[in-house]
Amino acid sequence: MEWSLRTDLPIYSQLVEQIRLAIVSGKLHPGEKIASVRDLASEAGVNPNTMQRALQELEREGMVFAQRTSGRYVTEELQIIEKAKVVLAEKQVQAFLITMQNLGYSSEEVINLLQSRKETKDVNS
Amino acid sequence: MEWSLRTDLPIYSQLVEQIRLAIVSGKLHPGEKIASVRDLASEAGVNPNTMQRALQELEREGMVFAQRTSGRYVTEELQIIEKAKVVLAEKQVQAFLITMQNLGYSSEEVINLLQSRKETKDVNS
Amino acid sequence: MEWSLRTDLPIYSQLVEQIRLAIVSGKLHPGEKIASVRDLASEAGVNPNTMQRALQELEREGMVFAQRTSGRYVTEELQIIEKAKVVLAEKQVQAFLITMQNLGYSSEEVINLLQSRKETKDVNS
Amino acid sequence: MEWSLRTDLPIYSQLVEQIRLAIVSGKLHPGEKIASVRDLASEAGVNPNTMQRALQELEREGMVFAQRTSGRYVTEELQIIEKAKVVLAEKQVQAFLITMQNLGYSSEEVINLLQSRKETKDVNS
DNA sequence: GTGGTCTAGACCACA
DNA sequence: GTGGTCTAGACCACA
Repeated sequence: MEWSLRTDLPIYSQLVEQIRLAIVSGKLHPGEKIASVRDLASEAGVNPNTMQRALQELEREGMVFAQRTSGRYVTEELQIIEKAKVVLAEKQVQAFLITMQNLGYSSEEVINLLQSRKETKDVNS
Repeated sequence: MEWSLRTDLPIYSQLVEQIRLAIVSGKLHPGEKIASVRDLASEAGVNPNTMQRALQELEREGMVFAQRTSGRYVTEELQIIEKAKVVLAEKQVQAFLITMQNLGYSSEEVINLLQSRKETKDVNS
Repeated sequence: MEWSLRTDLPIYSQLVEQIRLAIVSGKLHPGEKIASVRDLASEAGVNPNTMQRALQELEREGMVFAQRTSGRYVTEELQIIEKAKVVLAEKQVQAFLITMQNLGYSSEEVINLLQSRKETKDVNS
Repeated sequence: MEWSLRTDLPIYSQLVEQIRLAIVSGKLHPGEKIASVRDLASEAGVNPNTMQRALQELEREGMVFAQRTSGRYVTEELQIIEKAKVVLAEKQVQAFLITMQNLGYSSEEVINLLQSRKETKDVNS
């Protein structure tokens, strides 16, 4: 996995977000084994405790589950993943619209922009 | 200004990006004086050399200009700011669509999502 | 508060249990301010991080809430406390019956025991 | 044997209590040989002197007896065990009722709770 | 002072 | 080796 950490949010919550994204976008598959806490932590360049906290939060959400000695796995309950996907998409839309409004674009202008962009692409393809 | 630095991109280019966004979104006004390199650097928690480099890049773009003795100022040429805004918006749209596609949403679905969201909001307001 | 820690369960979960009991049994009142993490930790003889973890769990349950700089408080939502009370009572009953069964008493015998005990007391009072 | 020690009571008396419980609940059988003081102490994570003191107390009660060279054994006098069982059960009931009263349940409510619980179980089985 | 976050490092049970 | 727990100690923002 590739990790990107920012300075303005708690690390553990960014880890949660990124692992969740990996699951929701299918980079980690349902039932797939996840690397060990220690490995993930060294990969992301954070303390194992911080990674542990992120994974426990994901467990609480039902996105992953731990098996005592063998490691952690992505959930196999697809409806949990699907629901997380919808929530995440909603958040992305929200954040995008706020950014665009800061740039001076109304919702309507944003939609027009996407629409015209799509049409250009449709014609070209 | 609030700064948010990520681990996966060169710092100086992120500084450029964020100052540009501040100008384009109107948080820094045309003709407004910009804080000193030293102050900006300490605020952002980066090396003054890195901040210096970012400001020089912005000067090259015409977004800011330096006056020998009194410091740096946001450009007063509105068409430069306007053009940067369009470029930035385009980048945001691009990034947003890629993220949404990773979540499994086609351009059309994204547009529909925005559309229905807007309508809900219109009705409520 | 008086703390009693056992060797056979994680400390943090015992802390959760004991604070919950204090709230549910009315030793800590709705809306009452709770001692600081550091004070509670030193009182209980545990590391502040362990106490912090317990309090965050209680926050997640809605039993307490934190106010950024002023401290933590017992929830004022009585129905949360009431519900926790029912759950706790149920657990106590469960544990009690198991203990008694280990001593060879059936549910019926336990009830008879309590019944006759109550009658004796009623007569004496 | 599994040991659980608390911080708020003398260790030796907790050891007495737990060994007595093991005998009374049949986990240790009449006439059965008991592990050595040294082994029991290391298992429970206590000082051998403390375990020794616990076993001497149990000897005084007649729950166990020592044979010069071969070690200690659980008593074979069943009436001693039976009597200890009654005393222990009485203590459990007492403690349970106090806990429940702290939760706001009267003796009568407790009995009703157990009664309804039993009926539910009877119906389901 | 307060809650919150993070790191470093240790120890544990489980299989 | 794996997840889980705990401690010691540091630093941060907030007011």
